[in-house]
Amino acid sequence: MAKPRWLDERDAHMWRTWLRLNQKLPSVLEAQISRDTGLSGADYAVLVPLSESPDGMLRARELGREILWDRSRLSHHVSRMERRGLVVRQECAEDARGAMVRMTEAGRAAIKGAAPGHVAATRRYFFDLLSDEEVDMLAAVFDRVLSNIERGDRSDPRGDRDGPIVRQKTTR
Amino acid sequence: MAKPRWLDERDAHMWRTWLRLNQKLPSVLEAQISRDTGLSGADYAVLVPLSESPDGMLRARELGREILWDRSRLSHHVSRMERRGLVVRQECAEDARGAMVRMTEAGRAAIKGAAPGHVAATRRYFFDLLSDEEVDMLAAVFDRVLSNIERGDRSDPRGDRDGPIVRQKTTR
DNA sequence: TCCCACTTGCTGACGCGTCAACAATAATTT
DNA sequence: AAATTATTGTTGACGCGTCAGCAAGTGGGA
Repeated sequence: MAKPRWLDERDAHMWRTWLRLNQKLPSVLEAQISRDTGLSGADYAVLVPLSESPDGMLRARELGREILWDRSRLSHHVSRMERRGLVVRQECAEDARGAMVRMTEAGRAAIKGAAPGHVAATRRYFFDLLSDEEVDMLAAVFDRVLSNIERGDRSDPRGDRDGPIVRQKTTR
Repeated sequence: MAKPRWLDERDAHMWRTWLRLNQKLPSVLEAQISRDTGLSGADYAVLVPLSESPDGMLRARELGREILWDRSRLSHHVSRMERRGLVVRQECAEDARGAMVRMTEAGRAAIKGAAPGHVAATRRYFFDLLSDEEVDMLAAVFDRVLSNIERGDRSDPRGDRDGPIVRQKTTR
């Protein structure tokens, strides 16, 4: 309330840099994956949790929670990936509503081929430029900011409930 | 080349947090703007540089460079905003190809109404959680990472040339 | 058992962002 | 000056993400 109306110069500069970085870094990394492997960033995001789980298989709900996608988005994207032979759907044993998403051999091969290059790019564009202390500090800061959002937050969580990014009804 | 194939646990944790944060923070902030003012994040992004420039007017090219949008996206979005009466197009004096984007009174009123709440949210979700030293350090790190991208980068710059995020030709 | 509320996943419609192609103009070369 | 090349902005098609609505299933309580 009593806070100054604007950010001071220092904060403002940092904020602008952060905004730019958040546009560019993901886009550079995604371009790299896509160029080298034909996977999109979204494909990659989906395949990672699958590749880390026992049978390359996860319940849709679980997978969605993992990558912070809502059910609808995941369903649409899985359909597309299914057409390309990267994953398959199969029914869930314990819960007849459920759907399991399983990665195919092709899917596993794709992520296996993509991961090393992606990790290397991550280093090249990020970790190689940071000292150990800086990494520690970023981790601390990000954890703090993120958990603050995830706690007090009744407004977008995306994780599970479909609580929804309000977007304007825009056009006439 | 000789680098380990994967990130160590510490780096990996930090990286995941960063990814989550980059999804959630923007979405929380955008939800706030939208809820309180009916502007989308994109609207806000467009209006900010306009509001900072002499006559609330900027050449399209300039504006696009500012917010890192390509010409097409900007053109489309300006059309939508024009329909809603937030901005108008007018022709450019010095360059007959050019188009000037000028914010209307309604546009100015909108951004004026939106800014304080947005700044407050920015504090609440970000700056209030950081010490001064942390802000300085983030600024240093982000500047370094960003300028590294913007230098060596012949792959997506987005800023001007339409060098483009390769995306997969996906479906069927 | 029968409700009733909740969860899970899918779908269609629609807005947004990207891409390729184009027209108009400007800048550069010859 | 004429020809060539580059830049600027717009457009239409199309893929992706969101939303609202639906069908099917689950679980708890009366």
